[in-house]
Amino acid sequence: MPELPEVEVLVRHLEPLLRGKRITGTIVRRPKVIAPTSVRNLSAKLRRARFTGLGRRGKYLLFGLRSPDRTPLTLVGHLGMTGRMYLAPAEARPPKHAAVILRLGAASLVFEDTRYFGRLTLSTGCLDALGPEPLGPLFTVDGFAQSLKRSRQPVKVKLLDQSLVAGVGNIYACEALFRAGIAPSLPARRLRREQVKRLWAAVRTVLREAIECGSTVPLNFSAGRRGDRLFYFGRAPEARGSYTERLRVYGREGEPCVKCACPVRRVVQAARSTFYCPRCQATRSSLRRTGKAKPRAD
DNA sequence: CACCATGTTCCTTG
DNA sequence: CCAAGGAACATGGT
Repeated sequence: MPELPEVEVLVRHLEPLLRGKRITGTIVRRPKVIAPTSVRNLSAKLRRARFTGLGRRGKYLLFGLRSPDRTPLTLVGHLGMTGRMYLAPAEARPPKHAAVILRLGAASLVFEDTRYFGRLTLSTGCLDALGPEPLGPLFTVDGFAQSLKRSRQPVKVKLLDQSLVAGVGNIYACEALFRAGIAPSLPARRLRREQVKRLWAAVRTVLREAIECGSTVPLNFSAGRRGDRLFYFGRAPEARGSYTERLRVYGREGEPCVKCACPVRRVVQAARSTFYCPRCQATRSSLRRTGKAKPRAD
């Protein structure tokens, strides 16, 4: 469930549930996900600590805590590809892929992660290399332009670089480029100023809309398997305005583009699928090749 | 068996 | 130093 909007919605969901709660025990079932923190150190530091607040940085969850001696500490979470976090009754049987469980008296905070790519650790070093928050004041058109100018990499690949801007993943990178009408293969340094500005705005709009959607649709944060299409921002196929329906290009290979009806293409860049409309997101050279007029981006 | 998957990091090769 | 590609991590869905 892991790009910025999903994490943001999860943080907002968990914040009022956790604030003020005291950790009464820590159960680590997969030591890998707390690395480089040791099981012993995690248990010791978290013992009887209280949650003071929650935050987010890129795709990372930040759990603010205060230990009994009033020392503040931050627990950092990352959902990887398949991570979930939710509250469950303390007596509930842990799910098959429970990685870490924090006991909170009558409830437990469960960190479940099928593929175990996620993290829940006291080590905050992973935050150091992150670029600006796309929805914060430090993400500026000028700064964005400068970062892009220094790279020959395809712009789609650059958008996934968390040091350029934090929190954009594969889905929203595709969506932002589509919205801005920019070819994903275009080398980052080749974007014209006007395109940089459109992309900057598109990144923000796409993320804001997704957060809005995730905050509006009823979500089930705990259900995992079949029957739970709601977890991932409401995938109920029949639900209007649902998550997948809102995505304009991602996962739509072969389907008609929502703007021009031209079939959406899938290509692989940096080992990830990129979806785009070859007409709405044409490069200048492809326009020359096909002799088509450049369609207007919105 | 094949392929695909919302992420990050490391390694090799050029 | 940089870019690109691949693999690894580990599991499940189709």
